Amino acid sequence: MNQPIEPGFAAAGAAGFQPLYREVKRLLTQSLIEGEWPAGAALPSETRLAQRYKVSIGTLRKAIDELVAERIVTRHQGRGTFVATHNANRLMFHFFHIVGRDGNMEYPTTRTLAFRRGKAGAGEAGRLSIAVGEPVLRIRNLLSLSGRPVILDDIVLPQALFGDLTEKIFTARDNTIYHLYQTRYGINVLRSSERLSAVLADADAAKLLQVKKGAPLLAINRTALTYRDTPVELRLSLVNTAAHEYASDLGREDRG
Amino acid sequence: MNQPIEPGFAAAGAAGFQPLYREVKRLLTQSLIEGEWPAGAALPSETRLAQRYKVSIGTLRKAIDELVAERIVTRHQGRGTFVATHNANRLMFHFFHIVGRDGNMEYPTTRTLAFRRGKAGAGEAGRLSIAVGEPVLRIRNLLSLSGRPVILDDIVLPQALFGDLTEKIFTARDNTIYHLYQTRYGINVLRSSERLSAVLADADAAKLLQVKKGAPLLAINRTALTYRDTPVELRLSLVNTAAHEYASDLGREDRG
DNA sequence: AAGTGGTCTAGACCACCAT
DNA sequence: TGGTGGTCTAGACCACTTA
Repeated sequence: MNQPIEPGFAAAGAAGFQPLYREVKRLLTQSLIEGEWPAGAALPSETRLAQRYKVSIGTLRKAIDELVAERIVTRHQGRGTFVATHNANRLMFHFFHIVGRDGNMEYPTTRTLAFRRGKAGAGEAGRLSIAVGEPVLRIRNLLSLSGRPVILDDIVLPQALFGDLTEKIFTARDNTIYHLYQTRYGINVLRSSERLSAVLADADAAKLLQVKKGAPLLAINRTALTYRDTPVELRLSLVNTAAHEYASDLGREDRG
Repeated sequence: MNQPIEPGFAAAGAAGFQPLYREVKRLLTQSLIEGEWPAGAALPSETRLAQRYKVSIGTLRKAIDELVAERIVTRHQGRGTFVATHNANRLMFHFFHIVGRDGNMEYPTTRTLAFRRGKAGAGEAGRLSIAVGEPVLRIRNLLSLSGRPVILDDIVLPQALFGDLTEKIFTARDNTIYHLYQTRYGINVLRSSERLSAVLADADAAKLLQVKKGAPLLAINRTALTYRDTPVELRLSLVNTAAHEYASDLGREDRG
């Protein structure tokens, strides 16, 4: 765990030259994956981490700078560096992209309509990097804003990653879905890749979203990813954009 | 131009504490706005810039780090630091978000259908930060992929920023639209803010995009921004997503 | 008061590029 | 060969938090 690192050629190989701070970042990421510091926990101080990896403070900080940029950890001056936790704020700024046409942001209420077990189809298996036919969980949620249904979510989870997850556990959560993944299953969703298109409401979606059949809906195809871009969740969202829109740049960090 | 800077309190004021590298970044941005280094030009070396602003190399580099992150300048080891230019690559990775459903990326061909002068409506004026009734240019483009029309763009430009722009100049460009803005009018589009929704094709759009009236289309409402988030262009894109999708994360920078 | 992260400095050495 | 950006170091000082 305290193996010395040499600058420059330390991680050289098939991947080519890697600067020392990247190697330090890799080791930090490895410890995060292994759960050495669970969600919300403080990392050792920068001084101690620099000693542990036998690098200077500046190099250690450059490694953490990148983890901060990827929102994997957060720094608090005077307090320390912490493993970022999933909560309502992180959801609203980095994963929930629906805003009112007036610009207002609102936290959605969720109702679970279905919770079923099934097997991965070809497309799902490919996107989840699992084998066709592997067991999956299928969850359907209806999300409301200001009391009105706006989004119909169909979630697909690889059963293998969510050992004991039941409908009861899922609906009994008192925080975001990603917070449940993080705290109960040690699965830390770090970012998502989304593909958007326009579709017409079928009878099913129309009824649930209270629109006419054939009404235009925004379809958001999301793959949620954890460390090293490993996929952990698929989600198809159908959004009634009559009074809401998808915002592409909510999580943008402001710089001077 | 070579005024000395004091650390810490240098830029303190209503905006509160500003670190020295932010003040240096502000001065660099000011020089970029004033055209001291035009598009594609090399900035002075880091050593010289550090002398000019009377800061250490490390502080100067931290300022440039942020400009690089915002894609305002690009660094090339051994060559220097350059003002980022608009070209096909930058368009494809940071502004054109439409990809094939098979994942393929393709550079679109553009046909200009209309080029008219008009006055800003209330909504446009607000989004462009100009007065209602101010003169604007309205440009309609049809974009094709693999020879088939896929996107209908309606662009609104504040006339004041694009002095001599005519349809002839616009259509005679041999590069991207943003490259034309940058090189001919000194307007450097740095990022865009987008709001997406689903709509039904009206007769007009249906004919141009070769879909049935009432077909679902993805509507992308974009505001293009330059330095200090000043709006310089509005663009409404109607996209036929039958064979294409909007990708939310094309320009993502990969980190180790 | 002690410990944390944030800023700033000065300098060394390296890889890369143009000539 | 000389100049450029990229990395790494060592240390000082500051602001902030907690106790």
